[in-house]
Amino acid sequence: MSRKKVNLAFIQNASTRRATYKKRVQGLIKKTEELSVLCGVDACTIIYGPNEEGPIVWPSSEVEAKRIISEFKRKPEVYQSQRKFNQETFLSESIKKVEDKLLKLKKKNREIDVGKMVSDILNGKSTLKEINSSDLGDLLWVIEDKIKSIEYRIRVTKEGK
Amino acid sequence: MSRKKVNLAFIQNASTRRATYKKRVQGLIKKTEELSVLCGVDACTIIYGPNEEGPIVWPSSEVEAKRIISEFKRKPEVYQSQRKFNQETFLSESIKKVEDKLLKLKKKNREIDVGKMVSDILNGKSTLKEINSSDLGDLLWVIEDKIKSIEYRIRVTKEGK
DNA sequence: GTTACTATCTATAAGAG
DNA sequence: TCTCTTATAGATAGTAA
Repeated sequence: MSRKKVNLAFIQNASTRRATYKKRVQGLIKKTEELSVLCGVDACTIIYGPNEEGPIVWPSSEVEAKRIISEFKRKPEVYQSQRKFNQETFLSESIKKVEDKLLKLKKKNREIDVGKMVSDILNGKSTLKEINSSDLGDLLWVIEDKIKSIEYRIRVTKEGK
Repeated sequence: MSRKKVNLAFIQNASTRRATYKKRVQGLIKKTEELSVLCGVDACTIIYGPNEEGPIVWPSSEVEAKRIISEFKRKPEVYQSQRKFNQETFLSESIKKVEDKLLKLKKKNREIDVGKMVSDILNGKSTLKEINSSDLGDLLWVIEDKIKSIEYRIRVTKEGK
């Protein structure tokens, strides 16, 4: 026969569970994409499979990361105002001294200004909640971009000049 | 009549689009929860609505954040091995020097070892891909945890000692 | 385990109040 | 605009090869 009403509980049988998992992941990703396209909103779903390496993510990072990062670069004033606001923040003397030094070095690299925002957050100079044009998902992509920027900078610095 | 086949494209009519949005958000969240429960996997969907303050997120952060962070604290050895692996990485001389100093200061604060991992990532000593027990979603919570840790540390440092 | 099938359940587009 | 209804498109549980 075909289809019982689903009982919303963990599926005990392992192979049944795996089969259901595969089908539903497909469905969920499709639904996510549809909502995004039909309604013109950003949507993201992340699934941490039982024995897979990394999570399944929609949208796939490549294209979407570029879109969001370019958006950030288009409105630097949001970041600027955050920065100003956070100059009130204080750090312990010794840590502050070293971080200021690091800051100066980083300022030389104008091309990584987007990554700077993330750095501020992690140095406690800003918080997620204060960055209103950002959000959890955006932050994610920016982090990846920053990593690429830093890796690039390391490579360039090492190769000469 | 009822239901046409959906044309997968941005819905031009604003009110139709809104109606569809509301229905589909509900459906998508439900599907996410079902996948999670039925198959015992972690899943997350984030929707950035057209004119809403923050994104709609499943699962709601509070409980889930705590669960994941405590999980990280239960297995510090994963982070340790990552750290060892990444000692091969090099930075430009001037940046490295300053960062080493910063690192020493930070080592004093044993209680923020989880946040340290995130810091390493942003300093280019590690990448998202190398942290296999972590993943995009986990990283998110860790970042928030780190921010709290730093804020706490700043407060404590300032109050005395 | 992986298709492929299909009966049935579920989501939801459209219409009505 | 929201809510309710209903017909139908779409998702998928169970089964078979």
